[in-house]
Amino acid sequence: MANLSSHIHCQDCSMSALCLAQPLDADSMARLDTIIQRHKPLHKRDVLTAAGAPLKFLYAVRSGSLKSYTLDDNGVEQIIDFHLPGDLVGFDALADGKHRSFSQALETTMLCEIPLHSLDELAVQMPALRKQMMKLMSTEIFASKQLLGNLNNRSAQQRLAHFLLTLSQRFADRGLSGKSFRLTMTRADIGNYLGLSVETISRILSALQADGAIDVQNKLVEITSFERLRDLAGH
Amino acid sequence: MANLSSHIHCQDCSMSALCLAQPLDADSMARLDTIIQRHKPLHKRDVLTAAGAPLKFLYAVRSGSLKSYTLDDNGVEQIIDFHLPGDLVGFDALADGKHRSFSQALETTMLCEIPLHSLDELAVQMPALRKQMMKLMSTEIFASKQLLGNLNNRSAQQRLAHFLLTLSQRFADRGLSGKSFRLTMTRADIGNYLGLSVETISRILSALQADGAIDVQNKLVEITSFERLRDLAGH
DNA sequence: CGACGATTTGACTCTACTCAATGTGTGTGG
DNA sequence: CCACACACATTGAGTAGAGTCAAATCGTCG
Repeated sequence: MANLSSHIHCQDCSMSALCLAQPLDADSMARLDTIIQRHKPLHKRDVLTAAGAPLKFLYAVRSGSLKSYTLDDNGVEQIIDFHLPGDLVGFDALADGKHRSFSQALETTMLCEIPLHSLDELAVQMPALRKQMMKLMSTEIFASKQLLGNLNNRSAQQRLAHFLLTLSQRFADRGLSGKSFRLTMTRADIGNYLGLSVETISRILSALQADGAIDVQNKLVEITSFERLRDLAGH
Repeated sequence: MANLSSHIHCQDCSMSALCLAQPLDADSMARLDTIIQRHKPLHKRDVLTAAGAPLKFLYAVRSGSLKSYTLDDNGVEQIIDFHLPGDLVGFDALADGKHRSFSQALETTMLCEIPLHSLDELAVQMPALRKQMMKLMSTEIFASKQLLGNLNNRSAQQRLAHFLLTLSQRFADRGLSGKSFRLTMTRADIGNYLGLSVETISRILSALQADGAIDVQNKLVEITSFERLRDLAGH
């Protein structure tokens, strides 16, 4: 249930600003909180959703991170998204009630679990919640189309610079450091996502460092010059 | 108003199967129809929406086609979508009530205009309509993420073959011929969308024809072997 | 009929891929 | 706690596919 003492409530959650709860007043937020359940922590490589499985819950990432991916006809993984704290996982599944993608934890990850039928009931009564769901979906639509355009006509360096800036911005939006953060995904994951080879990712991270835009220590990235990085991203 | 004699009603519209009206019973559809207005026909190159402009309507394409695009910092066009009959235009704008992209007619195009505030009111009363909106948005989210993956790691030939197959499928879904259709966009548009140069598009169309997969006559495409085309698309 | 935009084709270049070898970190079992 | 194994990452060399630049042809709309 929602009220175990170990459960963090929406009211106290640092991610509520980006989550469904964002526009809700105290009373509404309390009602949303009652339907939200905590989910036991995922460990690295644990699979949260599998393509084809019925959609019962939306998940909100409280801490940690996940990747979403599909498997093509040849069983090859194609990463379509990374999820950070505050993100909702499962919107692409609302269409037909089945998950369309797999999602897997990249590290130890804590989630809130939102039963879909209860959410739907609440949404009827709370226009602000309905609006927020629309808004989050709409944002996601635009973001992925934008990404599509941004990646399509850009060089490897521009893509990776853009990726780092986007990550940085997302961390900053979440109240975390946008200047220095950990890449919880592997170089191969990044390459898969950006349509580049592992070697290219590695080479370009080195090049960006040589250029004085970033500082890389394995998984740790520090952006030493946003200006330089933005230049290289072509924006 | 909705009831001008020249207005085609949802009840009679051949596109209703893909539109908002899809899951509605006769009574609900009639109510939806009352809020929908026709829009005067767009001519080729007419701009329907401009990025930054307030979102007042969703549009449903009744006939013709449009492209959606953003302009980057350098004023360069980046096409993010093509809209065919039955498609809704404007979902990416729901987030903040402003259009995020431009959309321009590729040929003479007829539209239904759906006032947003009325739609919102109706959605409160009609769960099926609400569900359908969610479903359409969810489908769009998945489609663009899928596209992203499909384009990212694929050769020019695979991209173009995939593009043609997707178009074909969309025409077929709309009760039009999936075997033979007109490309209403220019080669440059296709290239922009797929992240390829005009020359590459041209060369590959020729190559696909030489391969016996398609037959191209300027804007007219006939798929002569779906099997071959699917092979070349890598699916 | 003429002009302009769109498309096709050719020659050359360059970016990012593949293949290959080596270095680094992590985590597991003894 | 240490050592080994395996996954992850880096770097180098050579290659191929798509881009750019250039020129010719085709189509369409005044």
